[in-house]
Amino acid sequence: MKTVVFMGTPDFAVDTLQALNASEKYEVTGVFTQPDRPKGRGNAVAMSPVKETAIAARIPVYQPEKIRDDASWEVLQKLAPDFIVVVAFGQLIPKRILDLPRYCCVNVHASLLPKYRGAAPIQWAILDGETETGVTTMRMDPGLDTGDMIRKVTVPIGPEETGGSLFDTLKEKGAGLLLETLDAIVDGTASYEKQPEESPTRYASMLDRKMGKIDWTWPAEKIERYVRGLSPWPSAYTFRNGKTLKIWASEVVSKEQMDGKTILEGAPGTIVYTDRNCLWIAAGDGLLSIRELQPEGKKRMETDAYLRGYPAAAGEMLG
RNA sequence: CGCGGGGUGGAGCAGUCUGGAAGCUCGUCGGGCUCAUAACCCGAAGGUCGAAGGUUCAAAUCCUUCUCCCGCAA
Repeated sequence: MKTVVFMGTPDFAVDTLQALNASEKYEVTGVFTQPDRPKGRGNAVAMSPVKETAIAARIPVYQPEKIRDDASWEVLQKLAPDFIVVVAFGQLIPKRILDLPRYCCVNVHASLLPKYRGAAPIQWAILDGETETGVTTMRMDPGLDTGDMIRKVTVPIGPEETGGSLFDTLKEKGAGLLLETLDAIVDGTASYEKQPEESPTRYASMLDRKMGKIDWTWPAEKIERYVRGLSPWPSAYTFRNGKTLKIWASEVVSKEQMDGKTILEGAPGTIVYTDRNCLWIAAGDGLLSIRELQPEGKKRMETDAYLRGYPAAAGEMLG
């Protein structure tokens, strides 16, 4: 039985924590997660998904503001774990902690490193139009997602893939991959592959709400990727009559679909065609058909339902 | 007590301010027209207006309380 200290915060990390906890070979002796913060409507204080899981599994939870403080250091020394497993923890781990475990600190990262180092690798892979991505485990070093790679698993990105669906796939893959990785390290069969200095992609920065604002001058293909990649959060949106309108699903309009229809000429953002169940918007290049959307304060709905209560006419401009 | 929108036949909305017969656009079912139709015409079914209490001759509408959903901000 090897002891493991787990560090993680969001939903993505929960699967891995549970897999470790259910394992016969590893015992999770402590969990570090971000402090409880006011969240959501009413600003109720919410605990992280990892904390909830840890409590349910009766594992001691530590929530330091700064993992580099001395209190954390003392706790970790006392726990003296064989491994520290870090999954989307949200704080940088200082060198002295990296060197603390008997084996090493292992990180699960949701991309095919060295691509998409950073906070939001899953969504950026979709936004960039990648056809595949994956999960990589690595032996952590002081850099940001720059440690030596141990194992990888690749998954395809399908045409209907959303940030949410890919997130779910990768968190499951990550859990299995981590167990394999620890096993390999323990029995000495693990291989460590150095990462190149430079990532072939730009840094996968944290997502924020603002980046979901649709720029209609973008090509239709790019807007469609943003709609998918930013679903369910932060979501792509535009404005209609001064109110936000979230776009949940869209489709690039093909030549065949346009056959025989009268399409209005219009600047990007203009409704160029609509009938009882479709709504086509001019993009910088090409047209985008809205399939599912959500007016401010309402639930998300399909376009035909939307049009019954919110009539639209060609010529109107969104944004 | 962070700010705000909303819960009306199966769907999406109007009606609430200025109480007094439950409406619109669709869907469903039946019939018609048509070579044909997702088109058009005629007809029908389907709603305790989120819940409870109160005011009133009379409440979807006014007053309390509760509950569920959602947007923003964090």
